[in-house]
Amino acid sequence: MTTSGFICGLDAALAVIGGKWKPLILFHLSHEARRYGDLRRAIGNVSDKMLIQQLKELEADGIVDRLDFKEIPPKVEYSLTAFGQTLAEALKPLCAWGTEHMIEVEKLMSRRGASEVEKVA
Amino acid sequence: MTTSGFICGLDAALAVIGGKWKPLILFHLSHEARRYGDLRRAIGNVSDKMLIQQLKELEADGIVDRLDFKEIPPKVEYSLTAFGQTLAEALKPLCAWGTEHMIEVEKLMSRRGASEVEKVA
DNA sequence: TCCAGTATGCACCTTTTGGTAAGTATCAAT
DNA sequence: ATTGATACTTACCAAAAGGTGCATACTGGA
Repeated sequence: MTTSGFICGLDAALAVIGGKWKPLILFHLSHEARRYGDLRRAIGNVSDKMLIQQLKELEADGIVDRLDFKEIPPKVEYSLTAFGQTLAEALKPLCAWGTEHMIEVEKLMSRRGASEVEKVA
Repeated sequence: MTTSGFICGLDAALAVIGGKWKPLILFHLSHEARRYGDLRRAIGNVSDKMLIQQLKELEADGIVDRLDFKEIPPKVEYSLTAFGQTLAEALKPLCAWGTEHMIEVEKLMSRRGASEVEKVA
C-alpha cells in the first residue's frame, strides 16, 4: 500500500525526527552551524556511520544544510535550513516538557530495563 | 553503562512517545476516553498485540489510565491521565507543524521508499 | 449449537534499526 | 616513514521493533 498517509500531524513530524540521533542533531544545530567532527564530539558516543546516515536523511528531508568547503583536509559544515528551523521551533514545547519531567521519565525508562532484567533472572 | 541520561528534553519526550502507535493513541485519547475495541477500530490497521503492548507501556509510564469495568463481556476504557494531558499539550505545536507540512513530508517519505526500490531495480 | 464479539496473552518469525570495525584520499606534523 | 586528523563508505552482525496467528473465557444472538 502506497497510502503512506499520516493520520495526525504527529505522525508526519515523527517520521522526520524519528531516528536515534536526530533529536540531538537538531538540538546542537539549533544553536549554530557546526563542522562534522565538531558535531560528532558534541554528541559524544555516536559512530560515524550513524551520524552520517542521520545527517544524510535530514539533508534529504530539507532539514539540514551541508556546506562542503572543498578543502583538502575535508571541511564540511552542517546547519539548519529555514524549514529545519520551523521544526526546531515546533519542538521547543516538547523539549521543555521533556526537560521538566526528565527525572520522572528517567525513572520510568530504568524501570522498563529493570523488568527485562527480572525476566532474565 | 546505566547512565541512561538524556541530553536534551527531546530525548526524554521521545522515549515516551516513541513507538509506532503511541502518537495515534495519544491523538485519539486526547479527545475522549475510549473502549479498547473502539480505539482499535479508530486506528484502523493495528494488530491487537501492538495496540495492547503500546497501551501497557503508556499505562506504565503514567500517560494513560485503564479502567476495567469487570463486566463479563470484557469492558475496558482508556483515557489520558493528567500527566498524559500535559504531554498532549506539549505535542500540539509539533502536531500542528506536521499537519501544516504533511504534503511535503509525505513526498519526502515516498522518496525514501523510492530510492530503496532503485537499489533493487 | 455454533459463531461473533469482548480484551488480552503467547509463540514464532521478519523487518528494521543500530553498532563495530575496517578502509579511502589527502595533507601536516612528528 | 609513520601517525593522526579530516569526512565518509562499506561489509558484516546483533538487537530491537513490529507483525501473524492462535488461544482464552464468557455471553448473546442466529
